[in-house]
Amino acid sequence: MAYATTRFAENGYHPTSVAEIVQGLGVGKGVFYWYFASKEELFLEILRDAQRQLRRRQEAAIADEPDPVRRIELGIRASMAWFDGNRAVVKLLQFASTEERFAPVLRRGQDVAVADTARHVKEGIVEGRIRDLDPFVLSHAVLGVTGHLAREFVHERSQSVEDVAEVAVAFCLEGLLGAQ
Amino acid sequence: MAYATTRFAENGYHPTSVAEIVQGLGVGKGVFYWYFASKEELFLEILRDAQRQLRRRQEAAIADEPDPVRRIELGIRASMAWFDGNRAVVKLLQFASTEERFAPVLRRGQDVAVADTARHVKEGIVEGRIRDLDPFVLSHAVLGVTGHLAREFVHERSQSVEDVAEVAVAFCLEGLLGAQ
DNA sequence: ACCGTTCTTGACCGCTCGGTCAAGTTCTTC
DNA sequence: GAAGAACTTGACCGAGCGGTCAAGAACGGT
Repeated sequence: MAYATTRFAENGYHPTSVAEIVQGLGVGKGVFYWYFASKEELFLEILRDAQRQLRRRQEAAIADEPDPVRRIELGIRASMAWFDGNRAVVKLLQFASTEERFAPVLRRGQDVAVADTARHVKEGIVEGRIRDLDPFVLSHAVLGVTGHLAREFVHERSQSVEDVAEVAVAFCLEGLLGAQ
Repeated sequence: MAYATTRFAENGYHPTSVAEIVQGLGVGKGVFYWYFASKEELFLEILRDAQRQLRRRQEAAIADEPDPVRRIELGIRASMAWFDGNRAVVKLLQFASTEERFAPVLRRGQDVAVADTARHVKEGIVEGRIRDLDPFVLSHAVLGVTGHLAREFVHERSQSVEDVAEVAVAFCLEGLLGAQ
């Protein structure tokens, strides 16, 4: 499954054939169809696995931090770190969102992640520390920044995760203009 | 080309065959290969066209606004409006970034857009109105927010472009915490 | 009226794909 | 050590792909 993930990420899902995967693994085609119902099912499995991993990582990072704003920050940093260590999977997640067939699975996972962040945002609003805008839109904004910066600077330009995470946190919390 | 764009967006690039496109258009296959060298070339043409369109729209919106911060805001609103009117193309741009073959074309267009935004950000920093962080990272952050919110709320949830643009601008300029 | 260029057709080609399956091998259990 | 379950193989299949091309229609200049 790890090998298939890298092949899919390098070549694209459709251009990568089952034959190519099993050949690279040095096994017969039959063994593939013994463990997976189809090529599509394998891909869905990879997707679900990735979402579980990311979620666990985020939860572990946030642990029992009481400050909601700090929880958001820790979530951003944890996501960025996971994106850094799973470049191939990130590419697959991005591709999956462009195919009608895979979008539903993706959507479910994303909704969970957003709901988590939105909870912290709501708390922040109640405490009067976050401006009173739609928490779901704000959560998605945070998600958008984190994902895009990770892809652009950590993956494409190999910049340090910590540096990029630092700017991402600064941008999400205080925007371009800064707060003082 | 418009028809091919919607087919690619609905079905995905690879699953959509040339036969399907020409049949939907009610023409023979030969006429396709008279105007385009290959399926790939058609796709690249769509990509380049989209980037040109978006750029023109942004430039028109910014026109000769003197305030750099306001230029950024106008750029966000213009992008959001274009994303709203070109859902299919947006999906294609997103797909293209996951295929090694199309990434270079995309990259060039994005770099131009980012360089534009970065210019305004730099001006803002010089004027002391934008915090002193890497202008390129900040520009990408803005781009990430705008794209993600457009896809999520304008495309998927059919919310009003103006409302989403409003929050996007607020988030980009002042972040979650707000500045006062 | 004629001819060369431009444009259009769809049957056709070679190839590769996802998936099947009869056959064989290895592991587990008693 | 026999028997059956679990696993593995790769040749094979029908389907569909991107792309070609001989044939001809439409058009424009003279």
